[in-house]
Amino acid sequence: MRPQKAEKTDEVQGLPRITKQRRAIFAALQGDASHPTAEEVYLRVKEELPHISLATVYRNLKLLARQGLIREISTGEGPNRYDFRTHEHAHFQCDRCGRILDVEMGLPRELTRDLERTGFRVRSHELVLHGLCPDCGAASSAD
Amino acid sequence: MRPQKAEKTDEVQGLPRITKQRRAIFAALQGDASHPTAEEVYLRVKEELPHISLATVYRNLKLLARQGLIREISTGEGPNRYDFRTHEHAHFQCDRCGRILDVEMGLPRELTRDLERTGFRVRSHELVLHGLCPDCGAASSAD
DNA sequence: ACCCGATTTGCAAATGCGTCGCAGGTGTTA
DNA sequence: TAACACCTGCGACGCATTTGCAAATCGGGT
Repeated sequence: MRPQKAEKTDEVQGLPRITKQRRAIFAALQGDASHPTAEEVYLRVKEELPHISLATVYRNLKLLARQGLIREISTGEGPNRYDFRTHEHAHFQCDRCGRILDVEMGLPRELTRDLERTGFRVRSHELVLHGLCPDCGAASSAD
Repeated sequence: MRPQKAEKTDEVQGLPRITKQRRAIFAALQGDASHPTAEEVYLRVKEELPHISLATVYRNLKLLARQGLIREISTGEGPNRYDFRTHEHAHFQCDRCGRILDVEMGLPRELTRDLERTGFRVRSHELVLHGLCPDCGAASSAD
């Protein structure tokens, strides 16, 4: 059986392969709650695969995100970040320390339902909150 | 009475002036619900001030946003966009036509209240929804 | 109206982040 | 193992935005 070919008129590329780079990048993300940037993932993976290219890291992070295996976060401030947790949740970026923290917060159904009633089709959403995280909020009070 | 000087240890710059460029940029945004990019604002303002620089447009859009006179939107896809409406509302970006539409949707109080109860201080949030807008949703059904 | 100093502008160069083209390497199926 | 599509590493490129700097401008005080 031949590998599945692109059949749609769309530019669908064939099935992704499991290369050692792709595996290493995915593995580097597992369990890492720090929401690393591509650059940070690159540095980490480099320890295992010293010859890996930054472009490869970018390509694979994008690909893994398209596959839904990881999540891509754009905060509108600095480079994109990546999250191994793919379930619905929001992100909180601290104004002071810049860290991004996961926030278990789903968008109320009724909000999107209202939208869909007016003809929209909601596929996904991205919610980023800004302010002070517990650590920095406390430090700031002390000032 | 002397003009107010920067007194804080922080790098606070003096009071913003009302230059014709700044006024024109702000004016260009008023009533424009299309969420233009800096480039688009630049082209529009250029008609009135042919010698204006793109850098000036960038600088002023950032400044106006810091002043809270306009809102900066980063969709994580392409350049930043600007919105003359500063009240709390979300944005919907259409997967097909790329347009950004305003969505009158506020984040439920209880969600942020829960967060603040765990030590966070929420200053603002940015909510971007993705999917198909009414126009494109209909077109897509026809395919 | 004129001064004066801080802010702003225009310009070009620089930066940051990410993508692309290509030649050679590698995973996967037959 | 052959074949071929997918992938990789590399450097060059692209877009969006920022920055350095000298000249222009704003706006309060005189």
